[in-house]
Amino acid sequence: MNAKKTVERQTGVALWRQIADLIRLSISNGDHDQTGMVPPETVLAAQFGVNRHTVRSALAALADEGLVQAIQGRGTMIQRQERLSFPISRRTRFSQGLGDQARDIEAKLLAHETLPAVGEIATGLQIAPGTACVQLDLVSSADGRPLSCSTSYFPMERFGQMAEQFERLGSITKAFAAQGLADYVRVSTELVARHADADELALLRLSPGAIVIAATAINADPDGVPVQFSRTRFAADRVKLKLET
Amino acid sequence: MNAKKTVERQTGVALWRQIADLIRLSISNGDHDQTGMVPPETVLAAQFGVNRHTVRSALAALADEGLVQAIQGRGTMIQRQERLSFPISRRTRFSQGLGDQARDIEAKLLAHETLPAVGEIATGLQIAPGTACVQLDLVSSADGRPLSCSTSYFPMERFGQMAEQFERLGSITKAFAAQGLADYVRVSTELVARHADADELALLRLSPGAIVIAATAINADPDGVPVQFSRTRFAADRVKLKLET
DNA sequence: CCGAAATGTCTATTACGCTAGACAACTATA
DNA sequence: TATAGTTGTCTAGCGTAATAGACATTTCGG
Repeated sequence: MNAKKTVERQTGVALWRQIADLIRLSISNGDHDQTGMVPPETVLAAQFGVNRHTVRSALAALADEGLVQAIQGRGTMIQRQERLSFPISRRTRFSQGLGDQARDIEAKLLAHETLPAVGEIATGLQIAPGTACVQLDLVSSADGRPLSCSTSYFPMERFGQMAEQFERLGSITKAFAAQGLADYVRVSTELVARHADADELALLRLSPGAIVIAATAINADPDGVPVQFSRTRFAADRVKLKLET
Repeated sequence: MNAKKTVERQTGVALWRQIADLIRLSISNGDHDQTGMVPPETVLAAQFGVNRHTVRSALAALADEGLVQAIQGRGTMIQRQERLSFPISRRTRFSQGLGDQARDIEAKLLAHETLPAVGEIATGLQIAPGTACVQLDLVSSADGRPLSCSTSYFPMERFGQMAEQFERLGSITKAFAAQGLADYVRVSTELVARHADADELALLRLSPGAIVIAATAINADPDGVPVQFSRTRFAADRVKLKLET
């Protein structure tokens, strides 16, 4: 928890953005929970060794995100502080895991399509390249804030109604059940962290330069036959992944 | 694999850095494996919708990292492409998991200290706050490239010789064994992705703006008694975490 | 009610990021 | 050997980031 507060110049990342990222981090670390306020601009400027105007740019960006609110004469108050804990285990299910951490959790279907499986997707689903599969693009939100976006592939033959059932039931688990699959397990998950691309910035409503955790996962039925290949991108500053063993 | 190649302006992140990040990503995705070369500067400039000079800045940064090398008249060659797969499971061990992915894997002891456990550390190790514990700071490298840095805490009473044994044996697992603990398991892991701080930039030899995956983990003996609380920060562009269930 | 402390706003200056265009130097191929 | 394709280098100009300083405005405590 002793993240050193230093910024570096001439790195292609503007000082105000580095500072905004550090302040966002310290807020989510709970460093200012006692006061509920960010330190004064002059103090921050001294801490980071920059001009007060530069700190103001950083705070303006955070205010733009709705994370803080400045009040003249008083200071800069913290508006919101959250990082949902998202469990990943052999029995990972999206909505269930988040449980009571948020009041309103929803998954929205953005698009769906039928297409031939190629490359990694065919390999992951253990089907011949060219076999038809259904692609679903989803965005998941908690209390109105986007948490993750995902692209999933299902074998067409078994789960041709995936899009329709999801639209009707609002959950992958339920859509599987409606098509005769009562249970499934996570067999593989790979995680990579990187900067969000333009698509993800828009879908997850992130500020540019933000980080996503990309999870490539395979789910299989109880017999071990793959039923779903998915790539999920989490907004890194909104989630904490909890691995269960 | 269809990461859209678009960059955004006025975000506090210079275009050349955004482009460098995207090119680094496409290299690690294996997009240029056929040719072993990055597309020509003029092509990249057109793709990203920027001036050729801006692309040159991005390539210069990647050349600085040793990732690519430009040769006048020929093009820009890819020098190195790696993202080690690091398995995380109930039986996670550092050196073992990486196996034959790299020739030379080493963990170096930076510092050690005895101090009273507080807060999260005491909770994680299930010991009374104030109880003495040993802190070890390590950096792990594969083939000379830093992969991760970590800070671990061990209960002083059982593992007072941790630093000495690690120094002698070069491995946590062996140091445990030397102190009478033949086996241990991972009981909890939490992952968070964020920008690297100044310390991490230096230790992992990252370029500013780089991403780290921070893993907070607890290992326990076969009876379930916690033996190690650790925070490991991985250089995000050098590893892929593979969760085993 | 005054003054300290905090944010808000303005001007001016310097450094860097980005664009634009032109041409040199080098490599590979026909 | 000529030529197309690629990287290397230079100049010029413009907009933004960052610095510096001054002062206005608001809040809160003594």
